Amino acid sequence: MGKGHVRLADVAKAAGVSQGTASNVFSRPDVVREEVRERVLKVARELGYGGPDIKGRLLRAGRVNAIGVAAVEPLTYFFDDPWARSLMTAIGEVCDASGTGIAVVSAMNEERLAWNINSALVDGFILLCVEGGERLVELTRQRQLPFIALALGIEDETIPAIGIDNVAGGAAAARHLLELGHRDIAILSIGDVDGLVGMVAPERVDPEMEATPRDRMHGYWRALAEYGIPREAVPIQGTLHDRPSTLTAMEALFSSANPPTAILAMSDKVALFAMQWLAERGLKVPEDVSLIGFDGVPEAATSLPRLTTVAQPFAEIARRSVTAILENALPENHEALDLELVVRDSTAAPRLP
Amino acid sequence: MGKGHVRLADVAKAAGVSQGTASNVFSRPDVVREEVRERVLKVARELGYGGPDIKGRLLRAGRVNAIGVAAVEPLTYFFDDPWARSLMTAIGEVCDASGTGIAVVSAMNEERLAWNINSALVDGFILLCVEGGERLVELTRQRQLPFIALALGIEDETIPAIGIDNVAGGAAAARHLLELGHRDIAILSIGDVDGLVGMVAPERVDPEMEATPRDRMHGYWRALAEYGIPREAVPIQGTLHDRPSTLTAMEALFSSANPPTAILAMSDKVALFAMQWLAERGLKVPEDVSLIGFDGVPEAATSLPRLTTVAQPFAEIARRSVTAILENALPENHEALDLELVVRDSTAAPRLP
DNA sequence: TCAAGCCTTTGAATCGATTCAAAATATGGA
DNA sequence: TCCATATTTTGAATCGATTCAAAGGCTTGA
Repeated sequence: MGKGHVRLADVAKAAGVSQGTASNVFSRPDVVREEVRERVLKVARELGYGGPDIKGRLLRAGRVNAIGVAAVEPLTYFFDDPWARSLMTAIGEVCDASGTGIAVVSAMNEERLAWNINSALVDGFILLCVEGGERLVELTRQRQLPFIALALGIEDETIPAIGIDNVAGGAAAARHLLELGHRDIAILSIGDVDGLVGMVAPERVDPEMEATPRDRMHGYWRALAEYGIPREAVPIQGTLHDRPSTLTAMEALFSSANPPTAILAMSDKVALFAMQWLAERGLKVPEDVSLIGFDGVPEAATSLPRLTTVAQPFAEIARRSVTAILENALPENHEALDLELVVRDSTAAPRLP
Repeated sequence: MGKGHVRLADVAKAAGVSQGTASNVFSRPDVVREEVRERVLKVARELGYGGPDIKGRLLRAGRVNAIGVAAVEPLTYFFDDPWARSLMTAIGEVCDASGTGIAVVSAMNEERLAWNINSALVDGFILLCVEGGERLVELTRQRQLPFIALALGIEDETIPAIGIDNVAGGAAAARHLLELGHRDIAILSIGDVDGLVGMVAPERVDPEMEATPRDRMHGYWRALAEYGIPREAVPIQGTLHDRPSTLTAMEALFSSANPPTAILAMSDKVALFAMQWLAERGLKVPEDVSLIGFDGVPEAATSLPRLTTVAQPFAEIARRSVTAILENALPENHEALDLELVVRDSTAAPRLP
């Protein structure tokens, strides 16, 4: 920096070769005669040339070799939230294999959103948490780079998206508890909406809830119906997907006349908070209360007891989205992947009454 | 894509204005007469022009508005490892505030290392885990961008670095246990070296251990010496900073003739694995065994019991490194920040014999 | 009517590389 | 020695924008 930055042209001139040859020395060394190559490299070293500047190359090549992952969340979300992290880890694995870089992009504040999306140097975008992120999608589309949304329940069929079958997953979770013999089951829902904390009446689910929790709910209900349990008989406690609201919800659930013997949590995050609350209250999992999560984040495998959950195929999701972007082969229509029930130690038959 | 990509020049021609004016329409709209601006925008829309391409702008401006974080680890490390995540979260917070993007760079395989460092589109680098990453430092230096290493114990004083006072931190941890009355203390060390698993003799520490664990060890020893306990009296079990080796180490520690009443773990990660092992073995923390970690990762605050630890000033580290890079104001010499003892529920006085 | 001053627009240079057809040089065979 | 072929090197075009001195228009006041 500072004074005269050395560029390829300077090296070429100093070494007495054409710029084309100088370029080849760095990007296709095999094509240059050894003697010349050595000389150019020597001159480059003397001049303090640090190799071809990526910006120049980029302009020509057009390819960055990096993908952007954007979410309507602060940057910290990517390193904090268990679901995001599971996904990022999976994406990281795929990118590592292909030598692709990752740039994380926050689309948090409306004002800087456009700038952030437009100035990210990437070959394409993976969009997390698209519900409520219409503007994010719109901007990304404007940028005219390949992108793929990770979340179904987007109305617009023209948006390339990969999602999971939340209804089937919810049903699998509920069925598991029902097969174990539970009949007093409560639901811990998740969402962003302030109005949906505390007890939630079933008829508010469809109009007010976001797609993901709504679908999971319908999955739960479907399995419950198979066992003759009407949705009205199953209390729903809404949380904001964070610790305080989950603890409040648990408090409410267990201070009622007949507390549940099993809990359907809509995410592992919430389930693990619930597990902590139960432990602090001296209630044993799974002896006193069975608990099943959703997502299949790594923490669920190392909690004590280890959490039974419905796992997302993170690796598959990552593989598909990254290759879709890298090869610009976006799925024609929405794809929904299957979830897998992972039975661990947090669920068991209820105590005999 | 596909056919003819629309560029600014096309829009300019179609709208019948010069390229300079067209450029101004997008980057400095206020300087263009409204009538012309509207016309150009309309034409741009009709042609499907998606706004100025970042690559062209970049070449001219030279600034990317993003910083790279590199580690000699796979990409997954950034989203997986508690320490890395704590740091990334802190870095994310700072970057969010200034609208800076983050690109994560893996310097895992020697072969692709150079490429990854050279092709990352960033204004500077933060290097994690620099021990053993001399090559990473060398390459980054070659790239001639500002960079800062996060780890002390680098010999080369010309490398800008921010670190923490591991000796003082270790001493604080050990002193805490000693003040509670513990005298049978064991150490769980961390490292990459296969040779340092299982029981480690004190005289092997200096020649064989990396700087960070070595310094922490010396901190422990210093405090122990203050209480008249010679280093030979304190068993050291080496781990590879992962689950299996930690469990093996715990097994060894507690199958000995007189098991420790307290454990000094060199990281929270290892401490939490140890905590799980103790829980599975039915040993109560802190009643049967006291446990203190190192680092101050968020998980330490939510474990059951919550882990006493020596916390790194992640926010401060992040703030300093990001501003150093963004303002190209690198520290003249190595800085060492202080750690803070955070007493929580995993440490207590030993049972009376 | 003219000069001064302000606001817009132009056109060419620039950023730092890669690419490729064509030219120059080297190698080999007859 | 000469021609055909293979290997290197050259030089100019290109990628897609931004920048800025200079030119052009328009308004205003004398």
